[in-house]
Amino acid sequence: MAKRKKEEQVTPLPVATMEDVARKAGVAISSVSRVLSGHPDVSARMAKKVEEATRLLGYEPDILAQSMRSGETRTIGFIITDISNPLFAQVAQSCEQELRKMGYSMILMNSDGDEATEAENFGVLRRRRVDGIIASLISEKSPTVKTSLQNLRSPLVLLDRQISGFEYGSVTANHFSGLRDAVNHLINQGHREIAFVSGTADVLITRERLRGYKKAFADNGIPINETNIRLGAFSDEFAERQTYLLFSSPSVPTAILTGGVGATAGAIRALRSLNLVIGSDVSFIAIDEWPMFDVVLPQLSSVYRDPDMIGRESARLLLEIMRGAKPRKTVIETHFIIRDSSTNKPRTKK
Amino acid sequence: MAKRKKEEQVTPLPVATMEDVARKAGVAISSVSRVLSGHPDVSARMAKKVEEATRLLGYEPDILAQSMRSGETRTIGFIITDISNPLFAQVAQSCEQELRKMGYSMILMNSDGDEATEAENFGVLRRRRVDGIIASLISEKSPTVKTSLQNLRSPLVLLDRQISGFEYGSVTANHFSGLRDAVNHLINQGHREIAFVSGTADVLITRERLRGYKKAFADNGIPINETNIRLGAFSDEFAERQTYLLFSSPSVPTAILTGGVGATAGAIRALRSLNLVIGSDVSFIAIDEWPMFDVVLPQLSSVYRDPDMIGRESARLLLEIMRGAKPRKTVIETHFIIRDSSTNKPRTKK
DNA sequence: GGAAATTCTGGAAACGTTTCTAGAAATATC
DNA sequence: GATATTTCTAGAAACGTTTCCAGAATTTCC
Repeated sequence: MAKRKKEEQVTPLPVATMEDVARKAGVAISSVSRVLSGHPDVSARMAKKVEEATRLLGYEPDILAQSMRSGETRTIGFIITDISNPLFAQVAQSCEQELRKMGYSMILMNSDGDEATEAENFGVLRRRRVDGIIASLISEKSPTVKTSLQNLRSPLVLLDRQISGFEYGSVTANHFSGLRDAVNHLINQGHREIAFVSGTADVLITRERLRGYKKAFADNGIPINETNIRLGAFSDEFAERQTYLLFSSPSVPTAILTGGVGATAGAIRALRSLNLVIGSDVSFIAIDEWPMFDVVLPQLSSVYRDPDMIGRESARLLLEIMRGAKPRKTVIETHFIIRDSSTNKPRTKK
Repeated sequence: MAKRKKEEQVTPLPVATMEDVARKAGVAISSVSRVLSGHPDVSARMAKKVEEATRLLGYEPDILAQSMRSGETRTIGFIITDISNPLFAQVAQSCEQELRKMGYSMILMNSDGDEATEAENFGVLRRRRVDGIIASLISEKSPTVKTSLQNLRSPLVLLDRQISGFEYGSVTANHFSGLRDAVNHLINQGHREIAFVSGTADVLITRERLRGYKKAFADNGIPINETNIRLGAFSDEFAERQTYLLFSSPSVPTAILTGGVGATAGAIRALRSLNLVIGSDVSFIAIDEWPMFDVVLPQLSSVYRDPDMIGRESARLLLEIMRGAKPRKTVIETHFIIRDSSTNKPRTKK
């Protein structure tokens, strides 16, 4: 530490610019540009001179200057409520991977569940002139979101949202069929009082889940007990509270569906605190899985959607629109997967 | 759908530039710039004219052009093996939040565990002239990483890594003390054969864990059975395989420590497949938690580190260095937390 | 071997800012 | 009211590219 040598500390080379290359090669800047961008009007001799100088100086083009001139930043904005939600982390991962393959970089922005922050994020991306945006909006009803989308200056892909008056591509999971199948399964097992705890109805995904839930009841000619439906927030706190209330009330449901990662965790906690055993006292179906989902016991039945596919598709769709294609709506299938948590018959009230 | 009106489709306003504002206000471009950037040499009359024009045209500064001129992009690169690792997702979330507060945007790049990709990511960030980089390197030994760091052009903060010959800030969790405490606890419970499954020793975090592991044995004067140590990869596959091998061998360990989220999941799977019950057949301590960690039963003892603090600290440290401070090494404390999975006495071989 | 066609190259403008310099306008001084 | 001082404003250069245009160099043709 005391004797650290000077040479050990590497100083970065001074940055070479196109002008330096031109000077070194003894040619004009424009010629350098033509060689490097693969323009056809270039002689072999010129190409060699420029490549030599480029190599010697370790020249690298400045993406900023390129963007400035071309108007393309090769940057995509990714707006999300909270990347620490493991499902969205997976979506972001495969999305970034796909974008990177195509030469784009991803700017990640969390909205932290705050509408003002979300609006500000849209603003920053606009001022940064990103080439496109992929977003999971907090709410479709928010007054700020309309303004944000109105002032947008680049193509947009929405995840699991629907909002009228704007042009956008969308990637949506088919939660309708997933929920319908899941509830059908529960009804067939003999369940009638089926709790459904999920996030706000201000977003498409919740409404679709609800629609699936209701469809299954209707198909079976069974009336719905509306008190079993608890829609409000995607947080684990909300789900824990609502589950607790539901299962400590006189008319205890015999099964529960939880919408989203947080809801699932919250519900599990509430049931444990009530000493209700999943898979025997209560049937349980989780909507959405997360990495290491299988380490939870009993193995939870689920309505599954492939996060990698969602990420990949949203990237591809956005690039497609950026190239001039008409925005379209992609639907990702969901799959109801039966595991141990929902194979029990309904248990009568204790 | 057939009758969608034209007016419903909002067309974005044509982008106003500073020149437009200047023209509208009847002043020079430089005056506009001075007003907007809060330069003191501005008369009240001028300020009013410019602000009026700005408002009328809905002018917003172009961050690209600002960066071009100032040399600052207000962009930070975040390089990580894989954001779908829930722990890193949390780190990224709080890091982004902190950077955003200070007016910076975060470019997220996954290396996908591939050294060539990692090098390319560094290259992209360099060409994008990011103001700083936060990175979790795949390996300290990789030949490509030296080149990447050598060619760096901006301050760097490394997460849980140590590499000589370069200037960088670092945020490191004190895994040494965490592991030492955990192993001490196991030894006090009577364990002697303690498996340790974790990622490659090519990174500081693994070496520190190992050091803590060995220290506890040394402090207790107990020899180490080296076959219990399985270091190789952070993947769940690696951990599952190694755990399986360890616990199906003649000399079965009585406890296991798993380094990282993937390792924990893999080990749980292997133990289940061998019908070994965690918390009775085998004591279990997980290193690192993930969101919803508590829904796993039995509740797992853990060596915990606060991912939010790691993210926040790395952002702050980087900004500090960018402002000219000398790079320093921050250490985040870890906490050994006792839960149900490690309170049993060692069970003799069946 | 000279004119016409073709191929290649250099200069300059442009992208949208910030900042430097010089000079104009306003105010103060006598 | 003319000069000295201060305050404010306009113009231009610069950041690092790409691309248009014109002209130079080369080749083709008779």
